[in-house]
Amino acid sequence: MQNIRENIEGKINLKLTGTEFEKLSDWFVPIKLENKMQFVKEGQVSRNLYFVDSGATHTFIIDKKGETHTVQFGFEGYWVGDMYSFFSGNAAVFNLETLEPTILFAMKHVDFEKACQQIPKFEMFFRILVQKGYLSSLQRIAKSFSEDAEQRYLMLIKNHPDLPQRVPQYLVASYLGIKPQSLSRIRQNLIKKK
Amino acid sequence: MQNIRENIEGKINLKLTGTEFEKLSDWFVPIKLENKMQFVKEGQVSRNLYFVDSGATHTFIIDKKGETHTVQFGFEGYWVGDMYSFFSGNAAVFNLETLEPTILFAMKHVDFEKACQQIPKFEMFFRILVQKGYLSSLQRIAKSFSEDAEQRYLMLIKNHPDLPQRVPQYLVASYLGIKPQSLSRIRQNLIKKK
DNA sequence: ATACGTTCTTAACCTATGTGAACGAAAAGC
DNA sequence: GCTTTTCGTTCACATAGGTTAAGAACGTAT
Repeated sequence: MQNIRENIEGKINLKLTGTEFEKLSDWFVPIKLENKMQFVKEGQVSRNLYFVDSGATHTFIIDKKGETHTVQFGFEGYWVGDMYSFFSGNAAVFNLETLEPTILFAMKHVDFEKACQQIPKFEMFFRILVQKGYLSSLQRIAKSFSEDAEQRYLMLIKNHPDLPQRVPQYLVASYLGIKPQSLSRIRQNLIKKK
Repeated sequence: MQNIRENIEGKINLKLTGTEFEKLSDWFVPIKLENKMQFVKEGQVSRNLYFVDSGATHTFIIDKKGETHTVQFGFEGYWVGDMYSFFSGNAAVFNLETLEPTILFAMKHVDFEKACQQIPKFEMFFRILVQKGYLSSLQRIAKSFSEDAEQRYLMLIKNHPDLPQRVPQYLVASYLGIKPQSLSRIRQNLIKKK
């Protein structure tokens, strides 16, 4: 829970009082998951919000051809889940799965509503979180059109140097929007260039 | 202003009271713009939120090679602006420009804060708006990886049948992430297929 | 140790889109 | 009206990434 506290305080640049933190603690339930456990399924309602305390997750869709496309990875300190299902109560659009043994903290939507009402700082925090996520996804669209896969790969490992060690290469490829073979070729080219 | 009222009420499935609507009216300022007027510039702060009352806009970035990439179009009933700059007060990341003579309603950030505090329905409305935008941008990323430009084009004009009449083709191409020549070729192929 | 499945690599070939250039048509300016 | 840009089309060629297939490397279970 300490990680959540620091995460929230860091984003809003304000400290939570002891009372506020105690309340929040009641609404977060720890969940321990093994590797490769799916905890949100497309088509099923998931009214939970998750905080990744340790481990790693990915959010993905499966297209008509049966191919997986990674929408985002989630590591320690990330907030993940299917926001659409969480807020609307409709079926989820995305799948979420662990990539390592992972500890999550889950918050139910009803408790989220309480948290927003009783702790304005939490609502503020969450608004900022969604806005940042929105912005970064818009920028990702723009980048995916103006940069080739090699540049996107270099940028990705620059921002997440530990990613290649933690995530299988075919998932990195699915995040970049290319096939595993192509990523392998790109990596080969990069070695030759040096 | 009637358009704004209907837009808000439609999204939250609740009616605004007369008092609520009067307050909101005070915070929205109409702006009349000619064609090709830029009203948000990358690098400059823009603490405004805009409602497109009539006309059309596009949100775009210009990459290192000097090429334009359309992030979204905005028609009647759309809410546009650089959300990042609006909320954070930092420099805008995007550019916004009219594609037709356009009437906007602008709301300043300070008034937005008042509106959220005084009219909970407005805050609710806006939260839903941002969440839906976020979701659809995530789905757009996934689609851009699983579908080719022809399919994306067909889907786009299916959702916006009037788009080809209102928007120059090179901007449609910049939205699809391809060059104008490629869109021209794709359109030619579609005609031949029939 | 062996066998099996999974991931990664390599290579030959294919396809969608990019590039550059030329041309005509439409729009904008004078 | 004419001239000048801007926009859309077409073509020949270039290239990034997809496809298919084979094998190597690695981990895990037996």
